[in-house]
Amino acid sequence: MFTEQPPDSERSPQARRLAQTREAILQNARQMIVMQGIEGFSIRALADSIDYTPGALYKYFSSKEALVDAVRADCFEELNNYIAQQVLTAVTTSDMLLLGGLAYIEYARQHPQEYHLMFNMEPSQATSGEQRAIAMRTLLQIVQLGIAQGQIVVQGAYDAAAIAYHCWAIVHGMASLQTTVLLDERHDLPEVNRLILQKVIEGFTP
Amino acid sequence: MFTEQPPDSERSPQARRLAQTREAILQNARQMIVMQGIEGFSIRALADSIDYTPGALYKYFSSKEALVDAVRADCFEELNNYIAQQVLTAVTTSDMLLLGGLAYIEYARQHPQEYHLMFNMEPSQATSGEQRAIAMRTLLQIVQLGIAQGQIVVQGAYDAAAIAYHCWAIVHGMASLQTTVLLDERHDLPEVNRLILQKVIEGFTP
DNA sequence: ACAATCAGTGAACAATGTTTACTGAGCAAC
DNA sequence: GTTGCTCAGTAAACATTGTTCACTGATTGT
Repeated sequence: MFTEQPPDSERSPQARRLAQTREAILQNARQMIVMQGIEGFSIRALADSIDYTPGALYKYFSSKEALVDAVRADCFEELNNYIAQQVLTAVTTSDMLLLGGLAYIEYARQHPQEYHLMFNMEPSQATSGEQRAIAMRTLLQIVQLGIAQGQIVVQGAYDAAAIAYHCWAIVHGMASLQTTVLLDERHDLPEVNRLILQKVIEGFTP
Repeated sequence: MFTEQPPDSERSPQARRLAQTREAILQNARQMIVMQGIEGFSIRALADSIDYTPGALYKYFSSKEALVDAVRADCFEELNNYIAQQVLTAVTTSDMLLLGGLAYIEYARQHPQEYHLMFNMEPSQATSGEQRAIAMRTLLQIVQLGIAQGQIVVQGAYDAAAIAYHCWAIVHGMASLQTTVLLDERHDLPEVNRLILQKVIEGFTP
């Protein structure tokens, strides 16, 4: 699950070099994906941009998919950090959901290619499914906290899981539409997003 | 925009044969995409399955992308018909939105690969953007109709456009999560979907 | 100094999308 | 019925992809 590694200072110089070029490969890969999209991303072009031979990359990643997975994992970490950072500034659970959701949308707006990489790929791949499950669990915990504190009220089948699902769906939907359909149709999209998310949250707060 | 063609009976035999093989190509292409996903779809495999040479397909479609676009257009038409069929059974605008939304979700559930093809591809392509715009306009018209009839109430910035956007976002979000994340985690997803969509609709009905 | 490890090379391989010169069956015109 | 032409389909090539593998030479531990 986790690739446990000794801290940088405890590694031999060559191991550090290795890790460094691995990082450089990942960084350039991400940059290329951001610039020209995942669809046109090529191992050979990446090798060129790093001044390596295509085959050399296979000393670091077992396949193109493994490389892309690594980039994706980086993006997920970045997104999770960005959301967590916003959520931590909130005091009420409603604000956690609001700020977290808006952070999600804002990240998608600022990083459309990364968002595409994380959420719009072929159904059924192992790696990112796990990370999304983690995000879902965190979201669920916030909702359950809100319920425990009486800030969120459940009504029948509209329980904690349904509320969490509702929140994720609306946020994901707005983020997705934003990056695909309404690229820049209306200028006040952020305010509308906030308004809608607030309306959703009002639906389960007294 | 539209490729105007004479009805089948008015065409010469060879033209009919042409159109028929074109249709056969499209049909097989879609079947292959459904079975093995867009990512693994290959012109050569398609040619094999139809007992043609790869080059022959270029007499019918100028490129692989053009072929895929044609399949996508077929899917959009199918989806639009499916939704329209459901919407027509509704009397109130609320029910139009509810049934239309559920139809959208149900289509995504039954045709995950087609849905992926229509909505999860690289941002910015001409063809499907247009069709999505049409869908958005239809949705907007329903909302405006509801407002005119007093079945839907607007409050401030939560106007017709915002409501339509809200509906689309929640429906798209649920459909998308359904095909990627929650593949079959909970069995009562359809009921939860209906519940959530009803809650959203309640948010702008008196 | 020596041997060994191993990061990186270069060439090859298979599979992809696409182009192009060609061929031969079917159709219109005489 | 013969002729000639159009054009659907072919075969082979090309460029570009991901991936493999025998090799090599600098780095490294002994």
